[in-house]
This record gives sequence, structure tokens and C-alpha cells, in this order.
Amino acid sequence: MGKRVRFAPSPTGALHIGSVRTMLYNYFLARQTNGTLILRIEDTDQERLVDGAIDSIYDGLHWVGVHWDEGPREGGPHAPYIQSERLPLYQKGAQELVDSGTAYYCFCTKERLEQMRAAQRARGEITRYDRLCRNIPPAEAAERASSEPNHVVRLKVPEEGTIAIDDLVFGHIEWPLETIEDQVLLKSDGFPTYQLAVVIDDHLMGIDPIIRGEDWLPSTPKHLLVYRAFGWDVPPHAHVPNVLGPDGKKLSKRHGATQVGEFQSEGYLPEAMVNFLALIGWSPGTEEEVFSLDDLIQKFRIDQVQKAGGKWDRDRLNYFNGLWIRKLSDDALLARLDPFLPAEWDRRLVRGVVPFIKERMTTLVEAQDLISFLFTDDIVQDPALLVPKKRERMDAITALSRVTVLLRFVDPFIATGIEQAIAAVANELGWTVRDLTIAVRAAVTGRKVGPPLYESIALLGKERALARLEAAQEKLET
RNA sequence: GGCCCGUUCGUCUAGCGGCCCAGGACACUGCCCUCUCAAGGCAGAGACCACCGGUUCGAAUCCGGUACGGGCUACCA
Repeated sequence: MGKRVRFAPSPTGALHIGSVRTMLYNYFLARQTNGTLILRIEDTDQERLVDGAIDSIYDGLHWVGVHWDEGPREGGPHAPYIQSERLPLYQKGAQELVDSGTAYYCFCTKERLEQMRAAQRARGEITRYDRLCRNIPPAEAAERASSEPNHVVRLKVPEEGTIAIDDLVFGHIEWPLETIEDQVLLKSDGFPTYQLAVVIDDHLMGIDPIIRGEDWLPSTPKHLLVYRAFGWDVPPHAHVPNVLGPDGKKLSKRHGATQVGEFQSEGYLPEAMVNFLALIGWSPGTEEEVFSLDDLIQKFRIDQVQKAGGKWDRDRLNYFNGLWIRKLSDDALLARLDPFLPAEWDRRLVRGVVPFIKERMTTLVEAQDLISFLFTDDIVQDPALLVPKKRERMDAITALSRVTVLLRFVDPFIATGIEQAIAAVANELGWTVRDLTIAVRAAVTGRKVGPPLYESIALLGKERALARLEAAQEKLET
């Protein structure tokens, strides 16, 4: 109970969908246990920083609808929550490890390391640090460290043995220590590497469990070694499987949209995104699959998370989106639609069509096209539709004119009355209702498909509807 | 190359030794409903449970190997 978990993105770009999934799992666990969720920004790579990335992370997470307890802008007992503002902590930690002999200064230049690796490759060996600086006597190393600013601190990895973890998702995993290199912990610019910073922060912030992406699994032994070097207890880890592109590779830009902001502007609902994402890699073990954020908080279990990576499936996302759109009340849908419609479109009229387009949308952006006939008289009446297949042009003119006449007397101008009028014309002329509505729809909406015709005509209003019907007749006469 | 992980319908998945000649969902096909398109309902097709051995009375489920896929292999995270 009362788990402390964290989401720790790097501000190297807009918020990625895969990260959102990891965030969600952390969020579920935090809320479910009445615990604490921490947002921590891991910006230890100063070269890859992207302007506005933190804003984008905040925007994305807010859109998704999750909230957290401690973070850069929220503050908290472990502030600051941005790693670049916690440098002294890491430097002190690195120093401690050097002092205790579990880490050492390395003075190798990047050039030397490159040459070393090239030579190793040429000889067909594994490329890894040759530990040249590992055996410099401590006194000499300390002295050189003060005069040579360009040194780093490396972890002194034991030469033999194994290190293991019991991952909450992947189970028991063991690594032979001889396969692990002497990892850099503190870079020459005084910044920690990820490997040092995560361990220190996760420890200081009391994170339990650590839930992160599967791609961190290979560096876990390095982290374990750092915990060991500090003499700290290792908290439970849970690695969650990757979200893959349709080609089975890690989801990236080349697979299309991958940032939350893009999905937002494409008209996806956060409810759908959450539902869809949560189900990649997790299942409640039942046949239910429609879940709100609150449902997920209730039902999520970390031990039900899958090991295999799951592919991103646009069709399935679309399905969930349509489903969640349909679950919205008409007023709620109107509000969601608002940013996707021209400001000048009369919201009362929009509100009127909402019930009729609700089950015809996959994404919110589709609404505009679906209802534009109500807001612009600039429609294209296609003769091929005005005259349904196997009907004569003259007959179509007659049909449209009869509809025009009967509609004029419909009062009040509502769907049922309009339906009766059209049925009467069909009956009178021996047309099928289907054919008649094809012609009328083309005349009134300029479309082949759309919201229910009678309701659409009612919404349009008698005057505009009649004008369009007359225009269609004229068009056919010329 | 090395280390680690993974492998059930096209896709997301259920399954944790007999209930499975494998269930649900998306997508697909057909039918019904119907003023169009949807939505909805019903039905169907779709997986020799990657492969090969082993354990067991019995394996999708346990063990070993192989294949394939993926991740990592930086003073990136």
C-alpha cells in the first residue's frame, strides 16, 4: 500500500506514446495503492535537450488526464525534480564511490577510446573499455583528477561472478559480470550519466517499484552494481514490454504519428488512447476490454503485464475512439468538437446535429466534413446522384419538384413530417424511397452519404432546403 | 559479433498440466435492421499454440535445444 512510483522522461522531444503507456502503468499503481506518483525530468544529456520539451510533456500528460503528486512544477519533499538541478548530489555520490574504491577516475580521451574500440573491432573482439585507468594508484589518480579537468568517473565492475534480479514482469534474470563494462558514472562535464542519476534519485526518492520500459533491461545489471557499491537495497523492478510499430520494431517517427500532441490534433479522445494503450501489454484476464482511467486504476495488476512487446494497431485505436465518442453525452461531445470546427459555425446548430453524427465518427476531425452542408451553401450537386441510376433525368426533375411542393406545406418542419412528404412523393411517382432520398440528399447536402436525411433537412430549415431543391432542378434542366 | 529478452488467429490478447481439436476483441466476409453511411444484432472465415526433442497417464501450459524476431552494446536516455 502507498507505493511511490515515478515517471522519468527525458526532455529530448515531444511526449512519445510509448512513454505514455509506461506513465499510465505507474499512474495506475500509484492511485490504486493511494500512493505517490513523481514526475522527474532526466536531462543529464545536455546535448540532446530540446526546447519546449518539458512543456510538451506537461501538455501531453494533462491531455491524457493523469496527474501526479511531485514534480518540477509541483514541488515536493525531494525537490528539485530536474536532474540538471541536482548535480551536487550526483557529484557527491560519485566521490563517495571513488573514496570507497568501488569507482575510479578515468583519464582516457575520447580519441583513445575510439581507437581502442576500432582496434577491438578489427580483431573481432567485443568493444568495451580496456580498464586502462583502473589500476592507477588512488593517490596518483586523485592528484591527476585535480589537475586534469577532463576526467570521468567509472564504476569498478567486479571481474567475475554474476548479478541477478527478480523482475516483477520478466522474472529471474542473471548476467555474468565479465560481460559488463566499467560504466561511466560521471561525465567530464560534471553531469552524471543516466546510470548514476537514476540510481541515486530512485533511492533518495524512495521509489518502489521502479516501472520502466523494457529497453532498460540490459542496463539493469549496471544499476544493480551501483546500488551495491553504495550499499543500498535494490527496490523491486518491473520492466514493461515495448510498444512496437507495425513492423515489429520499436515505435518511432517513421511509423507515423507517435506523439500525443499529434493524436490530439487528429481528433482522438484521451479516453480512447488510454484504453487502447493500457491494453498493449496488459490484460485483466477477463473478456472485458473497455476501461476508463478509473476502471484501470481499479483493475490493473503489474503481475498481469505481458513480456512480449505489442504492436501498435491503428484499426484498434480507431475502434476505441469511435466507441468512446459514442459513450460521450451530446453536450460533452459538442465540447470536444469545439476546437475542430470553425469558430463562426453556430454552436446551436452544431448541437442539433451532434446526435446524428455521433455514431458516424471515428475521429473528431471528421465532424466538420460531415456537417459542413449545414453551414455553407457552397455545395456541389452531382447530377449523377440527382438522377439515381436507372432513372430518367426528366423524372428526377419531376420528383425533386414534387418534393419541393410537398415540403413547402410541412409544418412544423420536423423530421417526421418531412419523411411523410417524401414517402408520399415516392408513392405518387412509383419511385422507391431509396432512390428518392438519393436524389434529395444530393440536392440538399451535396453528398452521397451523411447524417439521416430527414433530420438533416429539418435542421437546415425549410427555406434553405427548398432553395437547394430548386437549384437542383434548375441544374438538371440545363 | 557479444549480452539479455521474446515467440498463441493479420493485430491486441485469454490461457498459468486435463474445462482448449484453443476463448474474446479489432480488422475482414455474409445476413438482419435501415432514407445513405454508420452504429447495433447475428453468423462466418481466420492459430498444425515458431520448430524439434524430453518430462508426464495427459502439455499451448514444465524442461532442453534450434530457428526467427527484438532490445542493448556511448562521457544517449
